[in-house]
Amino acid sequence: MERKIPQATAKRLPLYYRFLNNLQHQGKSRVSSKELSLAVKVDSATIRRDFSYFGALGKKGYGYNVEYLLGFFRKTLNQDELTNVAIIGVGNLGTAFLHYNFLKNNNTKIVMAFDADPKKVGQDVEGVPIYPIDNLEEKLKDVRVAILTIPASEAQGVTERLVKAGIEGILNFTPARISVPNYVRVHHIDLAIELQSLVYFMNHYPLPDKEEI
Amino acid sequence: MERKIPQATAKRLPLYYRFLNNLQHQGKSRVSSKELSLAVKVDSATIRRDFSYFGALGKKGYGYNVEYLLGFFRKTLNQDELTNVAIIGVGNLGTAFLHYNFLKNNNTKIVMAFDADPKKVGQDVEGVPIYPIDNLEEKLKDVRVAILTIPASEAQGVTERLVKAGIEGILNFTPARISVPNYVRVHHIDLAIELQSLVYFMNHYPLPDKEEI
DNA sequence: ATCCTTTTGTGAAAAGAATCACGACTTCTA
DNA sequence: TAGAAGTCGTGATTCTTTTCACAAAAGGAT
Repeated sequence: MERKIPQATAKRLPLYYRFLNNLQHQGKSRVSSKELSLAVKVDSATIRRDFSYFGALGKKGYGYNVEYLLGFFRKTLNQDELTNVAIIGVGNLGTAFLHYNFLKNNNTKIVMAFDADPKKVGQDVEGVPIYPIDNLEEKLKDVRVAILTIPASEAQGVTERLVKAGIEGILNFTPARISVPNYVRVHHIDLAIELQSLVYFMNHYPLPDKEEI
Repeated sequence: MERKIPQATAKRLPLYYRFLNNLQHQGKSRVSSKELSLAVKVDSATIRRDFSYFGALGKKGYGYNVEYLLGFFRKTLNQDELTNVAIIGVGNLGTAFLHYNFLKNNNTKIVMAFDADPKKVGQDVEGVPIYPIDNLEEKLKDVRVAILTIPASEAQGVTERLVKAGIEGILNFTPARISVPNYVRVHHIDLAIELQSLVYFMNHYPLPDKEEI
Protein backbone atom coordinates (compact mmCIF):
# COMPACT_ATOMS: atom_id res chain seq x y z
CA MET A 1 0.00 0.00 0.00
CA GLU A 2 2.70 2.52 -0.96
CA ARG A 3 0.73 5.73 -1.09
CA LYS A 4 2.20 8.59 -3.04
CA ILE A 5 2.35 7.09 -6.54
CA PRO A 6 0.56 9.81 -8.51
CA GLN A 7 -2.67 8.70 -10.11
CA ALA A 8 -1.46 9.79 -13.52
CA THR A 9 1.49 7.46 -13.11
CA ALA A 10 -0.66 4.60 -11.87
CA LYS A 11 -2.84 4.83 -14.96
CA ARG A 12 0.17 4.42 -17.19
CA LEU A 13 1.56 1.36 -15.43
CA PRO A 14 -0.54 -1.22 -17.26
CA LEU A 15 0.51 0.38 -20.52
CA TYR A 16 4.16 0.12 -19.67
CA TYR A 17 3.64 -3.41 -18.54
CA ARG A 18 2.15 -4.47 -21.82
CA PHE A 19 4.86 -2.92 -23.91
CA LEU A 20 7.57 -4.45 -21.79
CA ASN A 21 5.92 -7.78 -22.39
CA ASN A 22 5.99 -7.17 -26.12
CA LEU A 23 9.66 -6.32 -25.92
CA GLN A 24 10.41 -9.48 -24.05
CA HIS A 25 8.60 -11.57 -26.62
CA GLN A 26 10.69 -9.86 -29.26
CA GLY A 27 13.72 -11.06 -27.37
CA LYS A 28 14.95 -7.61 -26.39
CA SER A 29 16.75 -7.52 -23.08
CA ARG A 30 17.30 -3.81 -22.61
CA VAL A 31 15.36 -0.68 -23.35
CA SER A 32 15.86 3.04 -22.81
CA SER A 33 13.25 5.53 -21.73
CA LYS A 34 13.62 7.07 -25.18
CA GLU A 35 12.73 3.89 -27.04
CA LEU A 36 9.85 3.22 -24.72
CA SER A 37 8.69 6.77 -25.23
CA LEU A 38 8.46 6.22 -28.96
CA ALA A 39 6.41 3.09 -28.51
CA VAL A 40 3.91 4.25 -25.91
CA LYS A 41 3.83 7.91 -26.92
CA VAL A 42 4.67 9.28 -23.50
CA ASP A 43 7.47 11.78 -22.98
CA SER A 44 10.69 10.06 -21.94
CA ALA A 45 11.17 12.33 -18.93
CA THR A 46 7.70 11.36 -17.76
CA ILE A 47 8.57 7.69 -18.11
CA ARG A 48 11.74 8.10 -16.09
CA ARG A 49 9.85 10.03 -13.45
CA ASP A 50 7.15 7.37 -13.34
CA PHE A 51 9.66 4.59 -12.87
CA SER A 52 11.57 6.57 -10.28
CA TYR A 53 8.62 6.47 -7.87
CA PHE A 54 9.43 2.81 -7.46
CA GLY A 55 13.11 3.37 -6.84
CA ALA A 56 16.14 3.27 -9.08
CA LEU A 57 15.18 0.62 -11.59
CA GLY A 58 17.55 1.52 -14.39
CA LYS A 59 21.25 1.98 -14.99
CA LYS A 60 22.76 5.22 -16.22
CA GLY A 61 24.17 4.95 -19.70
CA TYR A 62 22.43 1.62 -20.20
CA GLY A 63 18.70 1.96 -19.72
CA TYR A 64 16.42 -0.60 -18.14
CA ASN A 65 16.71 -4.35 -18.09
CA VAL A 66 13.49 -5.62 -19.60
CA GLU A 67 13.28 -8.79 -17.58
CA TYR A 68 14.00 -7.08 -14.29
CA LEU A 69 11.55 -4.29 -14.94
CA LEU A 70 8.90 -6.76 -15.99
CA GLY A 71 9.38 -8.80 -12.86
CA PHE A 72 9.11 -5.69 -10.80
CA PHE A 73 5.89 -4.56 -12.42
CA ARG A 74 4.45 -8.01 -12.20
CA LYS A 75 4.68 -7.75 -8.46
CA THR A 76 3.56 -4.15 -8.32
CA LEU A 77 0.55 -4.73 -10.54
CA ASN A 78 -0.37 -7.91 -8.74
CA GLN A 79 -0.03 -9.90 -11.92
CA ASP A 80 0.35 -13.11 -10.01
CA GLU A 81 -2.99 -12.87 -8.35
CA LEU A 82 -5.95 -13.40 -10.63
CA THR A 83 -8.87 -11.03 -10.17
CA ASN A 84 -12.25 -12.50 -11.02
CA VAL A 85 -14.63 -10.34 -13.02
CA ALA A 86 -18.33 -10.60 -13.83
CA ILE A 87 -20.10 -9.13 -16.84
CA ILE A 88 -23.48 -7.65 -16.00
CA GLY A 89 -25.61 -7.52 -19.12
CA VAL A 90 -24.91 -9.69 -22.15
CA GLY A 91 -25.95 -7.30 -24.90
CA ASN A 92 -23.69 -6.39 -27.78
CA LEU A 93 -21.11 -4.74 -25.63
CA GLY A 94 -21.22 -7.41 -22.95
CA THR A 95 -20.80 -10.07 -25.60
CA ALA A 96 -17.82 -8.24 -27.01
CA PHE A 97 -16.15 -8.44 -23.62
CA LEU A 98 -16.91 -12.12 -23.30
CA HIS A 99 -14.96 -12.68 -26.48
CA TYR A 100 -12.18 -10.33 -25.49
CA ASN A 101 -9.22 -12.25 -24.19
CA PHE A 102 -8.35 -10.26 -21.10
CA LEU A 103 -6.22 -13.01 -19.69
CA LYS A 104 -3.42 -12.45 -22.15
CA ASN A 105 -1.05 -9.96 -20.53
CA ASN A 106 -3.56 -9.43 -17.82
CA ASN A 107 -4.37 -10.39 -14.30
CA THR A 108 -8.12 -10.46 -14.73
CA LYS A 109 -10.48 -13.21 -15.74
CA ILE A 110 -14.14 -13.07 -16.66
CA VAL A 111 -15.69 -15.91 -14.73
CA MET A 112 -19.41 -15.33 -15.13
CA ALA A 113 -22.05 -13.19 -16.76
CA PHE A 114 -25.61 -12.19 -15.95
CA ASP A 115 -28.59 -11.23 -18.05
CA ALA A 116 -32.29 -10.70 -17.60
CA ASP A 117 -33.23 -12.36 -20.89
CA PRO A 118 -34.28 -15.99 -20.32
CA LYS A 119 -33.16 -16.84 -23.86
CA LYS A 120 -29.58 -15.92 -23.03
CA VAL A 121 -29.48 -17.45 -19.59
CA GLY A 122 -28.02 -20.93 -19.43
CA GLN A 123 -25.85 -20.41 -22.47
CA ASP A 124 -22.13 -20.52 -22.33
CA VAL A 125 -19.98 -18.00 -24.19
CA GLU A 126 -16.32 -18.92 -24.49
CA GLY A 127 -16.69 -21.11 -21.46
CA VAL A 128 -18.27 -18.38 -19.36
CA PRO A 129 -21.69 -19.26 -17.92
CA ILE A 130 -24.58 -16.81 -18.16
CA TYR A 131 -26.77 -16.70 -15.09
CA PRO A 132 -30.14 -15.03 -14.54
CA ILE A 133 -29.72 -11.60 -13.07
CA ASP A 134 -31.97 -12.56 -10.17
CA ASN A 135 -29.23 -14.84 -8.92
CA LEU A 136 -26.68 -12.05 -8.60
CA GLU A 137 -26.32 -12.18 -4.87
CA GLU A 138 -26.12 -15.93 -4.77
CA LYS A 139 -23.52 -16.42 -7.51
CA LEU A 140 -21.17 -13.50 -6.89
CA LYS A 141 -19.00 -15.10 -4.29
CA ASP A 142 -15.36 -14.80 -5.30
CA VAL A 143 -15.89 -11.85 -7.57
CA ARG A 144 -14.70 -8.36 -6.64
CA VAL A 145 -15.08 -6.57 -9.95
CA ALA A 146 -18.06 -6.09 -12.25
CA ILE A 147 -18.30 -4.72 -15.77
CA LEU A 148 -21.62 -2.97 -16.20
CA THR A 149 -23.07 -3.19 -19.70
CA ILE A 150 -26.80 -2.82 -19.14
CA PRO A 151 -29.30 -0.13 -20.11
CA ALA A 152 -28.74 3.14 -18.26
CA SER A 153 -32.17 2.94 -16.67
CA GLU A 154 -31.18 -0.22 -14.81
CA ALA A 155 -27.77 1.01 -13.75
CA GLN A 156 -28.44 2.43 -10.30
CA GLY A 157 -30.69 -0.41 -9.20
CA VAL A 158 -28.34 -3.15 -10.29
CA THR A 159 -25.39 -1.28 -8.84
CA GLU A 160 -26.97 -1.32 -5.42
CA ARG A 161 -27.44 -5.06 -5.68
CA LEU A 162 -23.84 -5.49 -6.79
CA VAL A 163 -22.63 -3.55 -3.81
CA LYS A 164 -24.71 -5.65 -1.44
CA ALA A 165 -23.28 -8.73 -3.10
CA GLY A 166 -19.78 -7.57 -2.17
CA ILE A 167 -18.48 -6.02 -5.39
CA GLU A 168 -15.71 -3.49 -4.75
CA GLY A 169 -14.94 -2.20 -8.22
CA ILE A 170 -17.19 -1.35 -11.15
CA LEU A 171 -16.28 -0.55 -14.73
CA ASN A 172 -19.35 1.35 -15.80
CA PHE A 173 -20.12 1.48 -19.50
CA THR A 174 -23.59 2.92 -19.07
CA PRO A 175 -24.12 6.64 -19.50
CA ALA A 176 -25.57 6.81 -15.98
CA ARG A 177 -23.43 8.27 -13.20
CA ILE A 178 -23.97 5.70 -10.48
CA SER A 179 -23.80 6.32 -6.75
CA VAL A 180 -21.94 3.89 -4.53
CA PRO A 181 -20.72 3.76 -0.93
CA ASN A 182 -17.26 5.14 -0.45
CA TYR A 183 -15.50 1.80 -0.27
CA VAL A 184 -16.46 0.95 -3.83
CA ARG A 185 -14.46 2.23 -6.78
CA VAL A 186 -16.12 3.15 -10.05
CA HIS A 187 -14.48 3.94 -13.36
CA HIS A 188 -16.70 5.40 -16.04
CA ILE A 189 -16.20 4.73 -19.72
CA ASP A 190 -18.76 6.64 -21.65
CA LEU A 191 -18.56 5.81 -25.32
CA ALA A 192 -20.87 8.54 -26.57
CA ILE A 193 -18.94 11.13 -24.59
CA GLU A 194 -15.60 9.90 -25.86
CA LEU A 195 -16.81 10.25 -29.40
CA GLN A 196 -18.36 13.64 -28.81
CA SER A 197 -15.31 14.93 -27.05
CA LEU A 198 -13.06 13.73 -29.87
CA VAL A 199 -15.19 15.75 -32.28
CA TYR A 200 -15.05 18.78 -30.00
CA PHE A 201 -11.27 18.62 -29.84
CA MET A 202 -11.05 18.26 -33.59
CA ASN A 203 -13.16 21.35 -34.08
CA HIS A 204 -11.67 23.58 -31.41
CA TYR A 205 -8.07 22.74 -30.79
CA PRO A 206 -5.09 23.48 -32.97
CA LEU A 207 -3.17 20.25 -33.12
CA PRO A 208 -0.35 19.80 -30.59
CA ASP A 209 2.23 19.44 -33.33
CA LYS A 210 3.95 16.22 -32.43
CA GLU A 211 4.13 12.64 -33.67
CA GLU A 212 4.68 11.68 -37.29
CA ILE A 213 4.13 8.52 -39.28
CA MET B 1 -12.00 28.75 -32.27
CA GLU B 2 -11.91 30.14 -28.74
CA ARG B 3 -8.62 28.83 -27.47
CA LYS B 4 -8.12 28.77 -23.71
CA ILE B 5 -10.90 26.42 -22.65
CA PRO B 6 -8.91 23.96 -20.54
CA GLN B 7 -8.89 20.44 -21.89
CA ALA B 8 -10.21 19.09 -18.63
CA THR B 9 -13.20 21.35 -19.02
CA ALA B 10 -13.73 20.41 -22.66
CA LYS B 11 -13.92 16.74 -21.74
CA ARG B 12 -16.73 17.43 -19.31
CA LEU B 13 -18.86 19.44 -21.70
CA PRO B 14 -20.61 16.50 -23.37
CA LEU B 15 -21.43 15.16 -19.93
CA TYR B 16 -23.01 18.41 -18.85
CA TYR B 17 -24.87 18.56 -22.12
CA ARG B 18 -26.42 15.18 -21.63
CA PHE B 19 -27.56 15.86 -18.11
CA LEU B 20 -29.05 19.17 -19.05
CA ASN B 21 -31.00 17.33 -21.70
CA ASN B 22 -32.27 14.90 -19.11
CA LEU B 23 -33.34 17.78 -16.90
CA GLN B 24 -35.21 19.39 -19.74
CA HIS B 25 -37.06 16.18 -20.48
CA GLN B 26 -38.00 16.05 -16.83
CA GLY B 27 -39.50 19.48 -17.28
CA LYS B 28 -37.08 21.26 -14.97
CA SER B 29 -36.40 24.83 -15.97
CA ARG B 30 -33.69 25.79 -13.51
CA VAL B 31 -30.74 24.06 -11.94
CA SER B 32 -27.95 25.03 -9.56
CA SER B 33 -24.32 24.00 -9.77
CA LYS B 34 -24.91 22.05 -6.59
CA GLU B 35 -27.73 19.95 -8.04
CA LEU B 36 -25.77 19.36 -11.19
CA SER B 37 -22.79 18.38 -9.10
CA LEU B 38 -24.80 15.68 -7.41
CA ALA B 39 -25.94 14.28 -10.72
CA VAL B 40 -22.68 14.26 -12.64
CA LYS B 41 -20.38 13.78 -9.66
CA VAL B 42 -18.19 16.76 -10.34
CA ASP B 43 -17.46 19.33 -7.64
CA SER B 44 -19.81 22.28 -7.88
CA ALA B 45 -16.98 24.81 -7.88
CA THR B 46 -15.48 23.01 -10.82
CA ILE B 47 -18.79 23.17 -12.65
CA ARG B 48 -19.10 26.89 -12.05
CA ARG B 49 -15.53 27.41 -13.17
CA ASP B 50 -16.16 25.34 -16.28
CA PHE B 51 -19.23 27.33 -17.20
CA SER B 52 -17.51 30.61 -16.48
CA TYR B 53 -15.05 30.06 -19.33
CA PHE B 54 -17.98 30.71 -21.62
CA GLY B 55 -19.07 33.87 -19.84
CA ALA B 56 -21.63 34.55 -17.16
CA LEU B 57 -24.30 31.99 -17.95
CA GLY B 58 -26.07 31.89 -14.62
CA LYS B 59 -27.82 34.21 -12.21
CA LYS B 60 -26.71 34.68 -8.63
CA GLY B 61 -29.17 33.36 -6.12
CA TYR B 62 -31.02 31.53 -8.87
CA GLY B 63 -28.74 29.16 -10.69
CA TYR B 64 -28.84 28.37 -14.39
CA ASN B 65 -31.74 28.38 -16.78
CA VAL B 66 -31.80 24.91 -18.30
CA GLU B 67 -33.13 25.91 -21.67
CA TYR B 68 -30.72 28.79 -22.09
CA LEU B 69 -27.75 26.73 -21.02
CA LEU B 70 -28.76 23.91 -23.31
CA GLY B 71 -29.07 26.24 -26.26
CA PHE B 72 -25.70 27.65 -25.51
CA PHE B 73 -24.02 24.27 -25.31
CA ARG B 74 -25.76 23.10 -28.44
CA LYS B 75 -23.97 25.80 -30.34
CA THR B 76 -20.68 25.32 -28.52
CA LEU B 77 -20.65 21.60 -29.03
CA ASN B 78 -21.71 21.88 -32.64
CA GLN B 79 -24.82 19.88 -31.98
CA ASP B 80 -26.47 21.23 -35.07
CA GLU B 81 -23.86 19.91 -37.43
CA LEU B 82 -23.85 16.17 -37.86
CA THR B 83 -20.45 14.49 -37.90
CA ASN B 84 -20.25 11.33 -39.98
CA VAL B 85 -18.42 8.39 -38.49
CA ALA B 86 -17.17 5.10 -39.92
CA ILE B 87 -16.60 1.86 -38.05
CA ILE B 88 -13.47 0.03 -39.10
CA GLY B 89 -13.77 -3.62 -38.21
CA VAL B 90 -17.13 -5.30 -37.59
CA GLY B 91 -16.13 -7.75 -34.91
CA ASN B 92 -17.91 -7.97 -31.59
CA LEU B 93 -16.97 -4.51 -30.49
CA GLY B 94 -17.64 -2.96 -33.88
CA THR B 95 -21.04 -4.62 -33.97
CA ALA B 96 -21.80 -3.26 -30.53
CA PHE B 97 -21.20 0.25 -31.84
CA LEU B 98 -23.39 -0.34 -34.85
CA HIS B 99 -26.24 -1.08 -32.48
CA TYR B 100 -25.42 1.78 -30.17
CA ASN B 101 -27.66 4.72 -30.83
CA PHE B 102 -25.20 7.58 -30.84
CA LEU B 103 -27.61 9.89 -32.53
CA LYS B 104 -29.72 10.35 -29.44
CA ASN B 105 -28.28 13.33 -27.58
CA ASN B 106 -25.40 13.34 -29.96
CA ASN B 107 -24.07 15.05 -32.99
CA THR B 108 -22.49 12.00 -34.55
CA LYS B 109 -23.84 9.40 -36.92
CA ILE B 110 -22.36 6.11 -37.99
CA VAL B 111 -22.79 6.07 -41.74
CA MET B 112 -20.72 3.10 -42.87
CA ALA B 113 -18.59 0.21 -41.71
CA PHE B 114 -15.74 -1.82 -43.17
CA ASP B 115 -14.57 -5.36 -42.70
CA ALA B 116 -12.13 -7.73 -44.32
CA ASP B 117 -14.42 -10.75 -43.98
CA PRO B 118 -16.33 -11.40 -47.25
CA LYS B 119 -19.14 -13.00 -45.26
CA LYS B 120 -19.82 -9.74 -43.45
CA VAL B 121 -19.41 -7.44 -46.41
CA GLY B 122 -22.61 -6.51 -48.16
CA GLN B 123 -24.71 -6.92 -45.07
CA ASP B 124 -26.55 -4.08 -43.48
CA VAL B 125 -26.63 -3.58 -39.72
CA GLU B 126 -29.22 -1.16 -38.46
CA GLY B 127 -29.25 0.48 -41.86
CA VAL B 128 -25.49 0.90 -41.96
CA PRO B 129 -23.79 -0.70 -44.96
CA ILE B 130 -20.67 -2.83 -44.53
CA TYR B 131 -18.08 -2.39 -47.25
CA PRO B 132 -14.97 -4.40 -48.00
CA ILE B 133 -11.95 -2.87 -46.35
CA ASP B 134 -10.21 -2.65 -49.70
CA ASN B 135 -12.65 0.07 -50.70
CA LEU B 136 -11.71 2.35 -47.80
CA GLU B 137 -10.22 5.13 -49.87
CA GLU B 138 -13.04 5.09 -52.36
CA LYS B 139 -15.95 5.12 -49.91
CA LEU B 140 -14.67 7.45 -47.19
CA LYS B 141 -15.71 10.71 -48.76
CA ASP B 142 -17.76 12.73 -46.29
CA VAL B 143 -16.37 11.01 -43.23
CA ARG B 144 -13.95 12.74 -40.88
CA VAL B 145 -13.98 10.37 -37.93
CA ALA B 146 -13.24 6.66 -37.67
CA ILE B 147 -13.74 4.19 -34.84
CA LEU B 148 -11.03 1.58 -34.96
CA THR B 149 -12.10 -1.87 -33.77
CA ILE B 150 -9.75 -4.21 -35.59
CA PRO B 151 -7.00 -6.54 -34.38
CA ALA B 152 -4.00 -4.67 -33.00
CA SER B 153 -1.72 -6.15 -35.62
CA GLU B 154 -3.67 -4.37 -38.37
CA ALA B 155 -3.94 -1.06 -36.56
CA GLN B 156 -0.96 0.86 -37.91
CA GLY B 157 -1.42 -0.24 -41.50
CA VAL B 158 -5.11 0.57 -41.61
CA THR B 159 -4.52 3.86 -39.81
CA GLU B 160 -2.17 4.97 -42.55
CA ARG B 161 -4.81 4.22 -45.13
CA LEU B 162 -7.42 6.09 -43.11
CA VAL B 163 -5.18 9.13 -42.96
CA LYS B 164 -4.61 9.04 -46.69
CA ALA B 165 -8.36 8.79 -47.15
CA GLY B 166 -8.78 12.06 -45.29
CA ILE B 167 -9.78 10.95 -41.78
CA GLU B 168 -8.98 13.59 -39.14
CA GLY B 169 -10.04 11.91 -35.92
CA ILE B 170 -9.66 8.34 -34.72
CA LEU B 171 -11.17 6.65 -31.70
CA ASN B 172 -8.76 3.79 -31.23
CA PHE B 173 -10.02 0.73 -29.38
CA THR B 174 -7.06 -1.44 -30.28
CA PRO B 175 -4.26 -1.87 -27.76
CA ALA B 176 -1.78 -0.57 -30.36
CA ARG B 177 -0.46 2.97 -29.97
CA ILE B 178 -0.81 4.22 -33.51
CA SER B 179 1.29 6.91 -35.17
CA VAL B 180 -0.38 9.62 -37.20
CA PRO B 181 0.60 12.93 -38.77
CA ASN B 182 0.14 15.91 -36.54
CA TYR B 183 -3.11 17.10 -38.06
CA VAL B 184 -4.93 13.94 -37.03
CA ARG B 185 -6.32 13.53 -33.55
CA VAL B 186 -6.36 10.15 -31.81
CA HIS B 187 -8.12 9.17 -28.62
CA HIS B 188 -7.20 5.84 -27.13
CA ILE B 189 -9.64 3.69 -25.25
CA ASP B 190 -7.89 0.64 -24.03
CA LEU B 191 -10.31 -1.73 -22.40
CA ALA B 192 -7.75 -4.09 -20.92
CA ILE B 193 -5.86 -1.19 -19.42
CA GLU B 194 -8.99 0.34 -17.96
CA LEU B 195 -9.79 -2.90 -16.24
CA GLN B 196 -6.26 -3.43 -15.03
CA SER B 197 -6.00 0.09 -13.76
CA LEU B 198 -9.30 -0.24 -11.88
CA VAL B 199 -7.88 -3.28 -10.12
CA TYR B 200 -4.66 -1.43 -9.34
CA PHE B 201 -6.55 1.45 -7.80
CA MET B 202 -8.68 -0.93 -5.77
CA ASN B 203 -5.60 -2.59 -4.39
CA HIS B 204 -3.45 0.44 -3.74
CA TYR B 205 -5.54 3.46 -2.99
CA PRO B 206 -7.48 4.24 0.14
CA LEU B 207 -10.90 5.31 -1.02
CA PRO B 208 -11.49 9.05 -1.43
CA ASP B 209 -14.28 9.05 1.12
CA LYS B 210 -17.08 10.74 -0.78
CA GLU B 211 -20.37 9.79 -2.40
CA GLU B 212 -23.06 7.68 -0.75
CA ILE B 213 -26.01 5.69 -1.99
C1' DA C 1 -39.80 47.18 2.30
C1' DT C 2 -36.64 44.54 4.83
C1' DC C 3 -34.12 40.69 5.96
C1' DC C 4 -32.72 36.12 5.20
C1' DT C 5 -31.28 32.58 2.14
C1' DT C 6 -29.43 31.00 -2.01
C1' DT C 7 -26.17 30.89 -5.48
C1' DT C 8 -23.04 32.73 -8.88
C1' DG C 9 -18.42 34.20 -10.55
C1' DT C 10 -13.81 34.57 -9.51
C1' DG C 11 -9.42 36.02 -7.16
C1' DA C 12 -6.13 33.44 -4.68
C1' DA C 13 -4.18 29.29 -2.94
C1' DA C 14 -3.21 24.56 -3.26
C1' DA C 15 -2.53 20.35 -5.50
C1' DG C 16 -1.18 17.64 -9.24
C1' DA C 17 1.38 16.66 -13.45
C1' DA C 18 4.62 17.41 -17.15
C1' DT C 19 8.85 19.13 -18.70
C1' DC C 20 13.53 21.10 -18.58
C1' DA C 21 18.15 20.54 -17.83
C1' DC C 22 22.09 18.66 -15.92
C1' DG C 23 25.30 16.01 -12.78
C1' DA C 24 26.71 11.47 -12.32
C1' DC C 25 27.52 7.15 -13.78
C1' DT C 26 27.90 3.37 -17.48
C1' DT C 27 29.01 1.49 -21.66
C1' DC C 28 31.33 1.54 -25.90
C1' DT C 29 35.21 2.32 -29.05
C1' DA C 30 39.72 2.48 -30.26
C1' DT D 1 43.32 3.13 -20.68
C1' DA D 2 41.17 7.29 -22.15
C1' DG D 3 37.83 9.76 -24.26
C1' DA D 4 33.26 10.01 -26.32
C1' DA D 5 28.53 8.87 -26.30
C1' DG D 6 24.49 7.39 -24.00
C1' DT D 7 21.20 7.37 -20.32
C1' DC D 8 19.33 7.65 -15.76
C1' DG D 9 17.50 10.07 -11.63
C1' DT D 10 15.98 14.23 -9.95
C1' DG D 11 16.00 19.22 -8.32
C1' DA D 12 13.77 23.10 -10.12
C1' DT D 13 10.50 25.07 -13.07
C1' DT D 14 6.42 25.55 -15.53
C1' DC D 15 1.91 24.36 -16.68
C1' DT D 16 -2.68 22.62 -15.66
C1' DT D 17 -6.46 21.64 -12.77
C1' DT D 18 -8.95 21.69 -8.58
C1' DT D 19 -10.52 23.72 -4.55
C1' DC D 20 -11.35 27.41 -1.13
C1' DA D 21 -13.75 31.19 0.30
C1' DC D 22 -16.21 35.30 -0.17
C1' DA D 23 -18.28 39.66 -2.22
C1' DA D 24 -22.11 40.70 -4.90
C1' DA D 25 -26.43 39.86 -6.80
C1' DA D 26 -31.00 37.72 -6.96
C1' DG D 27 -34.98 35.50 -5.13
C1' DG D 28 -38.22 34.51 -1.56
C1' DA D 29 -40.74 35.28 2.71
C1' DT D 30 -43.21 38.02 5.82
